Amino acid sequence: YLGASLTDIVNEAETTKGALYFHFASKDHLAAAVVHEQYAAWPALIAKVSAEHEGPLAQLRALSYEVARAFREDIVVRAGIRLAAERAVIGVELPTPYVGWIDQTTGLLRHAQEIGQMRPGLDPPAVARTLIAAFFGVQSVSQVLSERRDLEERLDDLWDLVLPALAPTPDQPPAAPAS
Amino acid sequence: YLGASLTDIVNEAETTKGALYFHFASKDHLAAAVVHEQYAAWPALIAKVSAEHEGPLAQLRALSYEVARAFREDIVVRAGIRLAAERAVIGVELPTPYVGWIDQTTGLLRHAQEIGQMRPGLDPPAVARTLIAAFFGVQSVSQVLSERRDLEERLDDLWDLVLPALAPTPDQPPAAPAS
Amino acid sequence: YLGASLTDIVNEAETTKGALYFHFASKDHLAAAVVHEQYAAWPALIAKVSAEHEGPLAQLRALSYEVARAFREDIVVRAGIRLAAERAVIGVELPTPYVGWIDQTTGLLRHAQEIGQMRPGLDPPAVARTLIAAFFGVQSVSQVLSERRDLEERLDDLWDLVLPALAPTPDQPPAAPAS
Amino acid sequence: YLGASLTDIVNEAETTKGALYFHFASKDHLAAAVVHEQYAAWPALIAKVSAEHEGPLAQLRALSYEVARAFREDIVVRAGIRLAAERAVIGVELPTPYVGWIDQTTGLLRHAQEIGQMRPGLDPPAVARTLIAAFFGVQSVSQVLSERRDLEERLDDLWDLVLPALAPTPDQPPAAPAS
DNA sequence: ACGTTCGGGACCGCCCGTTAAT
DNA sequence: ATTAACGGGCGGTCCCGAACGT
Repeated sequence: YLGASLTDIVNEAETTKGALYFHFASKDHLAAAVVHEQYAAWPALIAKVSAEHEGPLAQLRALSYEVARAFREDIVVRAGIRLAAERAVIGVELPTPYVGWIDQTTGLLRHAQEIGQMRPGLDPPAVARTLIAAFFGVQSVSQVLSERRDLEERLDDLWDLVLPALAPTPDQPPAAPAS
Repeated sequence: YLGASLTDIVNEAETTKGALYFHFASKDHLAAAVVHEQYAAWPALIAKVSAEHEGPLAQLRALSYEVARAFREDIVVRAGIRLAAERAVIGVELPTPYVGWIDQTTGLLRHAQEIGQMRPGLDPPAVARTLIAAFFGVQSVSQVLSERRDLEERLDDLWDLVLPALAPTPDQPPAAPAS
Repeated sequence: YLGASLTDIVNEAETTKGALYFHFASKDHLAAAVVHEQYAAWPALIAKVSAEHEGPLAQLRALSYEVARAFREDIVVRAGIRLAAERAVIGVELPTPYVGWIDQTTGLLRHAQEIGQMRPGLDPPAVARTLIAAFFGVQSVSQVLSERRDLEERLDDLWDLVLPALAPTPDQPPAAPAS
Repeated sequence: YLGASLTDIVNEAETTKGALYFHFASKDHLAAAVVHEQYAAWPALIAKVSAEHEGPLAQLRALSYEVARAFREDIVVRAGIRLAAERAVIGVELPTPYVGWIDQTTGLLRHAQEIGQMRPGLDPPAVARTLIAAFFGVQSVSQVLSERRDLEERLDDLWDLVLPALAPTPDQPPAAPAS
């Protein structure tokens, strides 16, 4: 946000400040519009993944790869991420990051627990927060170290580590307390 | 970096731009000095944790809480993180983030594997990358949602989820407590 | 003129720039239209005062109060005054201020002299110029110090000072020194 | 103020915006500095006139010509007048115009009344306000109609009209009412 | 005929990171 | 280490048309 001047933007977009000023009241509002457009794309992607995959954990996993692809390839999403990182200096209200994904994940985890795909001792909201945080961390590290080229492989690593921790062990009675 | 003008900085520091330019060649170099000062603090902290805790996994875990505290309370560290996030616009070489921590963690995990504290099937570098990514993700989410006030609790959640996944317990009751 | 942007104007007038530009060729022409509308109102006011008051000096005095009221209350007149003050930056011909009033006043003073209401030794054009200047000065000072609230009282002061100086005092030695 | 851009100003002054910004915090403050410099010049001029002329009325008259000369020739004074006219759009406190001159004139008129140079029936503050208003009106009209070239002659006209109105008539008892 | 939407650049006041002189 | 100055470029907004309905 701070690094991109309006002059840069209008040159890149091959338009003029007058035109931009007609559509957006300020640089802040332009940024907000980008962020909101990014958010608007997620429901469709979630629906698509729900339709194509069976079971909450499989959906969650598939969703992570879809989102990762968007992070790497969708220019609006990439812009939205960078703008969200500068929320503090953007003078308009922006949706709080993470919370939507945490809620979505919590729902899927609850469902998984109900149908016995997840250990009963785990707390869905806590696990959801951790998973979302881990996902964004993986994404961020991959971005810095390889411009997200290895993002899918790093997601493989993440799920390899985490999925066993979620699974109910067969020899364990499902009602066993967690701690 | 971009959001803090030199005028702001010298006002806050109660100096003058002339004085600042006497000590630092440019704004870039000032930023680099801050980042390097941050990095210089880690070896001492690592040594302290190594002395106080037995076993690689316990050290790793303790280290995460120490670093978390520094992230929240040490003003130089906090500045360093924010500056590192703007590496791209800072015109001097800055150390690559994450890799030092990944290497450090890889070493500890290898040691853990050697002494039988970690499942042999796991790949230490891959797990290290994932753990570091997860740690930074947790830190980042906590920063946005609670200004890092709940960082320790979120680390608890992380370790609760991950430690069982590392443990080598063929004969192990999965209900074993994480801490 | 310079302080009022077209955006302000069309917002206040609840119209659009396009509509404004349909009726006026430019901002200059809009300003000129306002100024001319102001000027158009004076003849009717002069006629009214002439009909209601007997004698040139009484008419002059009455006229000053009528004009003062318009200066304070008539929004077109107020706009016209302010625009006239920015004549230099308005790119179209605007009528020269003051001269109409000076001519009008000169005529009344000549009449007053003819019928013996004004001292023969006074020069009507010179007195007219001075009176008009004094009137505008009083108006201007009143505007700054009280937003024209005390304009009538300041006009009282003006006429109290000036009327005796115009009157032909038979019992007063004409040799009274001017300087 | 509004008509003169900072770019114009620095070009005319053959300096740069950086230099200007170093000395003045904003365009407002630059304008304020000009106005204050103008005000600072008056005491010396008043002292000079007081020294060179005997009697309050003579001093007042002489002062008017000195000020008139400054209005026409002193570039700081001319700028100050124009800036004072745009006080409303200048975002810093500016001294209220006129009041200093009204006070100064009131003092001189009181003195004149005490030594019998002015009719006792006149109210010094009221006359002072009227005189100052008339002076500024004369100045303003002269500015518009002749760029102040005829200002001295118009002041002659003003004093010719007004001085007789101030003078005590010899055949009139000093205690006679004013009207 | 009348009005709107959309766009065009120039340029505004401000302030940036930086250098020269002392 | 300070004061003074530099000049370019920032986000924003200006006045103004052209294209496009009603």
